[in-house]
Amino acid sequence: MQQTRKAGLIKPTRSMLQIAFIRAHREVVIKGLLKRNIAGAETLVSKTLEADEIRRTTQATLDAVLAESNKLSKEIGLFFKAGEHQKATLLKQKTTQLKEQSKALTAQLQKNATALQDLLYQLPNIPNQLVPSGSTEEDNETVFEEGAIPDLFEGALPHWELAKKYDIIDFELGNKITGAGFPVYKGKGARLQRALINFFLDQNTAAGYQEVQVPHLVNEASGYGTGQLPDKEGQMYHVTEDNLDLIPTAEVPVTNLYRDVLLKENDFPILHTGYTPCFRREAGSYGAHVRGLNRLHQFDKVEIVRIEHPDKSYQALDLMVDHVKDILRALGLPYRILRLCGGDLGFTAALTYDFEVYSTAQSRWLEISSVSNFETFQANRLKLRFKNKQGKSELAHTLNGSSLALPRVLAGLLENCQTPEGIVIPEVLVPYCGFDKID
RNA sequence: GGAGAAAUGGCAGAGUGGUCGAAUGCACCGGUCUUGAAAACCGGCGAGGGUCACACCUCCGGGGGUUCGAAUCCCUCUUUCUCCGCCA
Repeated sequence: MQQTRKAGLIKPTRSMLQIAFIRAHREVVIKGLLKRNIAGAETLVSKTLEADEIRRTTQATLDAVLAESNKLSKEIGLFFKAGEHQKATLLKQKTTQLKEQSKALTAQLQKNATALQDLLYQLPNIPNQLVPSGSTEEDNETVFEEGAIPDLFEGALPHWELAKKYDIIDFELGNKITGAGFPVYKGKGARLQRALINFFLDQNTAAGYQEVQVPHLVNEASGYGTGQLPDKEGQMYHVTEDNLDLIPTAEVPVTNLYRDVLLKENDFPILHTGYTPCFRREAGSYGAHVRGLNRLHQFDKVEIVRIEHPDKSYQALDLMVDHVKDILRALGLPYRILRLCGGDLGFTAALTYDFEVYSTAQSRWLEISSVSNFETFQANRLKLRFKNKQGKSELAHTLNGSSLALPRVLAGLLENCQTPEGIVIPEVLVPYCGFDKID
């Protein structure tokens, strides 16, 4: 079995998916898109480069007109000062013409630039070389596995049955007040939920992540900054009255803290953790696998976010993976780590490790964390840069990971820790819960 | 929600129609001095596009307008502050 360590040795690609990068590395981009099984990758890149060419040509033409116009304006000023009004008036007529030209060109440039931007927004991140090729989750690579899968007693139940049996989660009540996918946690269920949030936050803080509390609604600029827009348009709950979206993950508000920011090199690394509820419409995903806590419209998650120097981002990714491992170890849950293949990799990520906990009663793996390096993909949209040693501004790297997503951890806990006498709370959580058993 | 004020480089803060992409201070980078550091002094230092490199173009909260010419005048939007109202 391969170790996840390997990522730290990878050389990151700089300036990913800025137009200049595509111009200089056309083939790399096409190859990357193909790894994601994107149909018509070559055409898409060609079209983008074409749009770029057109934009630059228009820009150059406009610049020349403006330069001429600026020159004349200066001369007019001088003539006026010298009292030579006739000469000035003569030149004025000339500038009128130029003005019309520049107006038309500006409009054209605007169109060209928008066309280019629309194309650029369609391009996902280029996968890191470690990303295995493949199209479905079957092709994900298992890189690590740890923890014994417990032998459950005869009559062990899936978590939704346990939730009912001990009256700790009420799905019907949630249906009544909101709808499917909005459970109500009760009694020890609510307390356990709160205990987990605090435990995760404490673990993250101890590892150096500064805690932040952020808004749960974000504006459009933030959605574009981290790449949820336009890619995940229909997946977020949209508040039309104020043109805001409910966050699908804390990644959005926390990373956007650094939108339009110019850092200094010694500001790195920046580490944040935050707890938020997450809202996802999950349009189109129904069926047997969404039962109970497996897939919800609202769920709680504690997130970790890092802003890193490009040279350090893959070491940072390793650190995040190790950190999540530690937490799962402390909880005593059996888990495995997958390296996502090209087809399963998110739009914005260059490399992603998914953590899955084994749900014994359901006999299946549940995704509970996703840790990714976005390299410069988000930074490019966020305009998150730093001044490098040469005094030039350069895009930073952003990373994030769940540490951890609550519902499936809870599902795993309930199922794996059940005994005929009740659910035994992992030792590390007892101080947070104030009880050691749910019965 | 009503009234008023404001928005300028990493930060602070000048600048009210032409030589302003923008004084000054701080921060930052380089140098002199010093055993080293601090202080002092000298020099450099906004961002983006474009170019082999220059040239050149754009940007003073966003958008639009007036003008030959706008950081500066007008309209509009957003945000912030102060006062009033409402309120967890």
